[in-house]
Amino acid sequence: MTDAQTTAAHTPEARTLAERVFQQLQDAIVRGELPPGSKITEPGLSRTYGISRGPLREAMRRLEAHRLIERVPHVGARVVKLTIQELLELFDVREALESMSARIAAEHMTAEEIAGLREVLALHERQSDLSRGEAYYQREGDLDFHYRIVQGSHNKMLMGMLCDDLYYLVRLYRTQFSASGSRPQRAFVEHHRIVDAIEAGDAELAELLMRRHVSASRENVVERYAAVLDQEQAMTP
Amino acid sequence: MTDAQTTAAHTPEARTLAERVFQQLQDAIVRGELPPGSKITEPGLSRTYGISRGPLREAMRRLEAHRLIERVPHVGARVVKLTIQELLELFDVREALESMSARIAAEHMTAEEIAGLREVLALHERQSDLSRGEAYYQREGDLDFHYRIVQGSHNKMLMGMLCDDLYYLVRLYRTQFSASGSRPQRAFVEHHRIVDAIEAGDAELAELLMRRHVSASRENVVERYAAVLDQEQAMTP
DNA sequence: CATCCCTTAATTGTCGACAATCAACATGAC
DNA sequence: GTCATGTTGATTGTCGACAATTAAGGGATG
Repeated sequence: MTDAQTTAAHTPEARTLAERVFQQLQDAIVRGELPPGSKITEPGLSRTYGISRGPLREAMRRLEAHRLIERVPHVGARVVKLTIQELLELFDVREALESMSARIAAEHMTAEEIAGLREVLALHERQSDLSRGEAYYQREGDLDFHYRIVQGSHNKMLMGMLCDDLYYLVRLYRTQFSASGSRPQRAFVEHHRIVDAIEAGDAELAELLMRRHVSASRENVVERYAAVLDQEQAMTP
Repeated sequence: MTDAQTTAAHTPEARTLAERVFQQLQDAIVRGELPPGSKITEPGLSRTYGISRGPLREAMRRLEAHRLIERVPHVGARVVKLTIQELLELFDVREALESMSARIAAEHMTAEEIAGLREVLALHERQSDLSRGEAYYQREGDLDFHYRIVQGSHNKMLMGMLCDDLYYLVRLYRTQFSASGSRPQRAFVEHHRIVDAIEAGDAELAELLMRRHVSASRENVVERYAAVLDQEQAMTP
């Protein structure tokens, strides 16, 4: 219920069946209800959602465009299963696009938008005080933070690429690798410094800090993955 | 016929009707046969291409995902009409993604790929000698150059975004603004220096040079646009 | 004469059915 | 026993028809 409300509030336009089922499927995939690598069959979804195959194929085509499922002609579709390599590729793209976003945001962000950004940071601080170990909301808020900076760039193409495509993949990765929050404090001060640079109108600095921020997050993923790999090798030699 | 052969050679996979008509429509839009802003009606295309509306809708949905057409529910679809602002946004995204591509390419490109890149440059040099003023092939080759560098990054996500989406928009812009080649010599030496940096394995330099290269191209667009604007204002005061 | 409403035509959204293709299984030959 | 091959079942691709929504035009009214 809350999910439907959230998505509906997020995208008020659900005028067509294909649109609705697309959002439902997107949510189901990102939340892990449809496991990565599982096969998506049209008659099956047609029955479960109670709609015809026409709008469903349209929804699946959109999911494919957003890189959430992979289709093979005459064979079928599967939920995307991110490998560690593709995950690192995703971080490279994020580093490029988000550092550019930060740069433009430092030049074009309005005072109200900066105030809203500060509010988000304050909210994080309160939550981080309340639940020290529970970093889930922190991570959700992390996306909020990045989301707002991209919006601050006022570049619709950047917004489309990051908010409509990549951020869903990031969320999918977090459920897939069950990667709850790590390095929360460090990321937190990095966020603050980025906002400082944006508020000061220092485009170059904002770009550099955002680049480092995403890069550090990437390195953190590499370390965690290496640790998991070692552990698995130790258990089954 | 030759078109079908060309597209088939470029993408050997045209196994389904929707795939074929998608490529045909993509070509028609990029080449300007379907003018920007013109309305795309499903029954019309269904008649002209002699297929049903089912695969056609699928092809149109793919075109929408590639940002070549814009759809409004219950209203219809129109060929995208790039404004100068959206064009500049496109250049910002290119600057971010292609500089990242050059950086990764400098680290991961193989010797064969670098040799192929040098070959492309040599081909440009010959063509530039033959047809001094005719810069059309130069511009086509320009995309070839950038295309190969993205491939050299071996980052599938980057390749997908740049080669499958943005480069078609770039080609569309060139036909839409009838922007034949400009600043050919300067772009040429910039290409050479980028390859030098890649061959030397200097990732940072390759990134910087590519960033400047795209940025200079963007500034060139701004100047040309301002000139056109002045001319129009002078003619109809 | 301008404005509002209603009618109408066309287009889009949705549905069910048929044909083409593929994966799996069973069967048979070496 | 293993590999090749034919058959079967299901899924995907394609098609035509019906319902819902929209945009446009005409007519009545202030």
